[in-house]
Amino acid sequence: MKATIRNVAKLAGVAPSTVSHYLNHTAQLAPGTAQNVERAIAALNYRVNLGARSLRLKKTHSIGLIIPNISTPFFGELAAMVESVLWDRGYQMLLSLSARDVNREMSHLTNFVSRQVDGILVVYNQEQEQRAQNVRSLAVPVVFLDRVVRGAPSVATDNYLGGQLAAQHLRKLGHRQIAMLCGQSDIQNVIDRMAGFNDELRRDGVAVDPAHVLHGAQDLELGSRVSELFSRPPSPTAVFATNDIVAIGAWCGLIALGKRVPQDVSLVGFDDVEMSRFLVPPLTTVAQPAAVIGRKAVDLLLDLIDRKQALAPADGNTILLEPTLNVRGSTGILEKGGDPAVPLY
Amino acid sequence: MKATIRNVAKLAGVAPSTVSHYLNHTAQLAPGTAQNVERAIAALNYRVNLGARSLRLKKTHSIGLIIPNISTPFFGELAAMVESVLWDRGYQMLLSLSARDVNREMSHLTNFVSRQVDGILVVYNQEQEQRAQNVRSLAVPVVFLDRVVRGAPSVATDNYLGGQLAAQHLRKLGHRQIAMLCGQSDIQNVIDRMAGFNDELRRDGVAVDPAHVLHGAQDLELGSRVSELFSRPPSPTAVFATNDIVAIGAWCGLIALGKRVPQDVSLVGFDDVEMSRFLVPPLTTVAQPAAVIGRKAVDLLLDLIDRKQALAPADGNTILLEPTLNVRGSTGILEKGGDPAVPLY
DNA sequence: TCTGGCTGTCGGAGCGTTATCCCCGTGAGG
DNA sequence: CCTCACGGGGATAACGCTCCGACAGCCAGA
Repeated sequence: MKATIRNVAKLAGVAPSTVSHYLNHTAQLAPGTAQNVERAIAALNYRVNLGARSLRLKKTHSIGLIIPNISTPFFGELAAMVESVLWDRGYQMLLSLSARDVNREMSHLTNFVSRQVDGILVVYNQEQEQRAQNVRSLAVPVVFLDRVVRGAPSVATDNYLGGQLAAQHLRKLGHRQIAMLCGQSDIQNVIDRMAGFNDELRRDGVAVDPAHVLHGAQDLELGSRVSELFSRPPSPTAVFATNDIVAIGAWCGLIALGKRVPQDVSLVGFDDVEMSRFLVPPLTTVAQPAAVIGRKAVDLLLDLIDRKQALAPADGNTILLEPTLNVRGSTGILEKGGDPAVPLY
Repeated sequence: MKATIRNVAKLAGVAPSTVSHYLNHTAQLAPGTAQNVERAIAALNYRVNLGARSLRLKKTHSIGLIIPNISTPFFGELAAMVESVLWDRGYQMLLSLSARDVNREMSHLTNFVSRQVDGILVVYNQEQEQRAQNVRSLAVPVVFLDRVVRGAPSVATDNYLGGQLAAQHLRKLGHRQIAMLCGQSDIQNVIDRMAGFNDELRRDGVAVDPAHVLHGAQDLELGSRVSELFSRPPSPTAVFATNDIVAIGAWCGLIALGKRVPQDVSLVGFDDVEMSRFLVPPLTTVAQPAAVIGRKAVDLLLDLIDRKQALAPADGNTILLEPTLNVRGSTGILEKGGDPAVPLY
């Protein structure tokens, strides 16, 4: 006998609606009746069919998450927190990876809509202009992660501020010859980090030599190219990587070059992935609160869902979280070759 | 007007079943009719409700994946491959994290069943005895990942062989004082790696000094405790870590101690995470083919689903994949202090 | 004793699909 | 001119669940 609510009812000698009431605590049953229902449920090993329930209730208790990939620690941490918070609040996470492919992303989006998810969280790659537009036509609440989208709910790090923090720190240590390793510098986030960094340096009259700027993917390989920076003088005394993975790659590259960190070269990363703390010396890095972003985004999304005000683009819907600078051992006071006029910190 | 198949039909002046036929290519429509339907679909921005379809078809085209966490690179890679293959074959991945908590795991399992997933992939933490039993009662095809479960379909690495490979390599290089860093040594996988390693050494008459064995979690912290191994002689000349993260931690720890890799100490890891290649020197490690595991597991599961032979515990259902040893720079020939009687490789 | 409200339970409609069966019209073949 | 096959399209019954309204039976208060 198949485990449906109707069969449970039959076995317990009651109506299906009574079983439903029992399951949902939506009515008080007489003790005897309740026992019969319990027994029938156990006998059939019955579990409610959430698909059918969803169809009736127009609510699936599922949320779609789209991220570019899962191996970048930042996204991994984000996804983990999203899953955890969703589960605590009774939702299932559907995970899809976009691989930074806009078409794939769009397919996932419409697929989610077809699956009747209650809401969508997305780290979007679409061009700025089209974002809000495309998504509004989905008629499902959407919250953007790790991206700022005007007129749409989004939760992100203040990357510009993060860049500023890194710059302030290096300047205070007396560095003037500073290099940048820019991973994925076509992405707005990275652009903001670079802008914050450059603007802050410029405020002190320091400019980054264009020859000291390397572009590439957000991977260890870009970092290992740090050697190129030392091929001809003046060599940089500090390196800012827009991403911890790149910074770790740079760290490996510097060691391979025989450079000491931080005596010869100071190194600052961005993200604060777990491994940063375990380098020797540990990496100074701008901490991006992935877990907080995940938590806040879920809170915001579930809020929108509950209040059905999903598509109202209230300005308060954009949450910008402040990164913090975690100063560790990879940065130090400039020892020699620095401008003597600059007071050391 | 709400975007349902009925409304589309009304707008196109046909019956709902005709629209259904159109959508599923299950019947040929007259060109004019087809156009009308197309137009109506576009006008209403209609997308089929997969929930309703699933209810009718008893097939959700969704698969549940349960892994302990997402930040361990191995699991991340696994999940990424699973998502990718599933998506290619028209399935959606539901991801849940167990945090190695058996209860949480069981909840996720029953939740998946309630959601009518077509199949489940799980990296299981349940005790060996209960595994097959518990899961069989779910009445849904289940494939175990990264674990060998007797009498149930599973896809895993041959961890014992992996341990052997590491041992063979170190022996050939002449090492006799060998330490082990055992992350999460209560897990069968790790037990197998240690067993393979020890057995292979013993075959050559070498035994690991119990004082040279450290246990802990699978994290960088355990690795950094490598310093404890050098507190009193004899010091090990080689270290085997049952996991790359631990190995990387050990690498950091060794550098902090002033030990050179591989001149003073050789180091072997397990997993071959991306970062291994970027250490200086790069890490010799046993590669566990996470991507292959993911792909094979999905293939196996979808196969079971299609053939409805899900619960037949055919022995051929266990797939054991061979790991490979990637020899890189972190291991070298024993230079001094080794047993001179041993021919160097 | 009658009324009215409360408690426990039931029947049925409907959520949005699709599969099955049926029907109508057309054109070819006898 | 009749038959029959076939192609295009419709009506209907589920799929498993929940909500709504209804209806007995019961007890308290008048």
